[in-house]
Amino acid sequence: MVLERDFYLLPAQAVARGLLGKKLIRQINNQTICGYILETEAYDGERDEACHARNGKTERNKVMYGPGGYAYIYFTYGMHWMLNCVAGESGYPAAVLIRSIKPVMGLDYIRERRHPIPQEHWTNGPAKLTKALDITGELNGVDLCSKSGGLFIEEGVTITDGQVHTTARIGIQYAPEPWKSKKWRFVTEIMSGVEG
DNA sequence: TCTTCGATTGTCT
DNA sequence: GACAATCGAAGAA
Repeated sequence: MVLERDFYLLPAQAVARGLLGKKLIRQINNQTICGYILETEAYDGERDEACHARNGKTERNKVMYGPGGYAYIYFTYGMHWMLNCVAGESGYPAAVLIRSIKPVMGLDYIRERRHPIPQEHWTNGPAKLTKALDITGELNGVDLCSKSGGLFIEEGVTITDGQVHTTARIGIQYAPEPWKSKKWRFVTEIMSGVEG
């Protein structure tokens, strides 16, 4: 079942927690690639000094200002694409960065794109998973609640609170406190025991 | 195993 | 003109 819009209209932290264990699905060229979401980060509003919306609305971040459930995909470090899903109501800029997934379908497709890198390193980073699933700026703004965009999220496995670990966000050393230390990174350790 | 550092370009000041 | 929500190779230990 594809996750419905309501799921994404909650605050970014709730969406980030809720996405753990859900299935990220990419359909391209009649192939389906999918994996369980293992790691996310919440970016919450213009007041969050680590959020791209901290300086207001721009051409780059405008998708974040729309309603939740759409893909916000941006380019950084001159070579990497990042996948986020927009959270919250329309008008409030918030998003959840997908940092890591466990691939369970379309392994041949990923292997082709990521060789000779070992399997455990295929999708364990935000730029790695976009490369593995062929996610680029062309998908910026697609509706994650619709299968027609080629990128969407479905119900997956249940993750209990005991399986969730929270830490400070990664790669935002430029941000001042308290934002730098907010524990808005959500990680789960279900690498084994999950079958597609 | 750990740390350092180069790659490479869109976006904003 | 500065720098970024990163990766992975190379070198040190």
